[in-house]
Amino acid sequence: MPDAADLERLLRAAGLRVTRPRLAVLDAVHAEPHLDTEALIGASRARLGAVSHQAVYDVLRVLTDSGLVRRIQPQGSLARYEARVGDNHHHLVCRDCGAIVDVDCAVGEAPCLTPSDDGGFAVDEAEVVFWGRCPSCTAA
Amino acid sequence: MPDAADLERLLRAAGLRVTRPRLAVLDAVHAEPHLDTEALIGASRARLGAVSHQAVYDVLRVLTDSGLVRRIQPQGSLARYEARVGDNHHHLVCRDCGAIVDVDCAVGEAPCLTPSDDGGFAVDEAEVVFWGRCPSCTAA
DNA sequence: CTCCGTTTCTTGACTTGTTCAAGGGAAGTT
DNA sequence: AACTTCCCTTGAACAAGTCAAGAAACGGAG
Repeated sequence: MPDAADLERLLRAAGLRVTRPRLAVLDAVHAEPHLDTEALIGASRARLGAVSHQAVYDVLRVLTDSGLVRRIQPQGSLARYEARVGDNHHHLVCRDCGAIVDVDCAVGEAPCLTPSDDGGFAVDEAEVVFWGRCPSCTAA
Repeated sequence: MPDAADLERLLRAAGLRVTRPRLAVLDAVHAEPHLDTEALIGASRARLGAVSHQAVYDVLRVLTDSGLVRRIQPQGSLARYEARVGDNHHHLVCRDCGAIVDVDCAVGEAPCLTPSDDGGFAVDEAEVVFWGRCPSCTAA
């Protein structure tokens, strides 16, 4: 769990200005992965007192573009964000409750998998989503 | 390429009523894979003369639920539909132009891949999206 | 073949997540 | 400390998809 100084360093290293909304959003994404935008707006407000939703949207875009956070969006789910970035891990998604859990990639580096026939594409990433039912939904 | 009678058979086999909108949408999905909803509305109207967008949305939901078509939705793309179903193939997606191409699954049956640690999930499918650049975007 | 009940389609309004735009305010540079 | 640039606020707009009520069509029964 990085502290405020770490987060500030991350932003500067990415060539971004350090602002309170950016620190708050980045902190929230580190604190709890796989939150959707609305939850992140809430989490940012808990940290700052007030932020516009537009600011959070802007910050998330900037952070995503500069590679500080990763956006994921399984089918049927809203956009979600996580701070684990650059390790090409994958996700388990529950068909019932939508819960998302990280899975380490067996290989580690992207693309961890190569298509049987790449159709001439220059492939740089293999995104894998494992669909199933989480333990508590299986029980119910 | 199935003809009208084949499509009708598919619908009946799935326990669905045979209606003109359903035949038109199903035909369009077979004719050209990976179309989005708006394109399918257009393709259906080309076949029927007139259909409401709502009817197409309803038909797509019913066809998807009954397994006659598969819905895919890579990040940054609208919902798209394809008739290749039940063979657990995967997709190549171009980061620039959004082109989608099928890739056969090396294994064939779902889930073709199993997570390193399933976290207690009952996994039934591994969805794989290969991201990269298509030949013409690579050239440009 | 016709009638009837149920499903499906039409019409039109609405929701939701996200984006656009204009102006005031803060970050960081000199 | 002043200035320039970028960021945040406010409020409106947008687009894909959904909801709801009534009309039409499917297909089973007589």
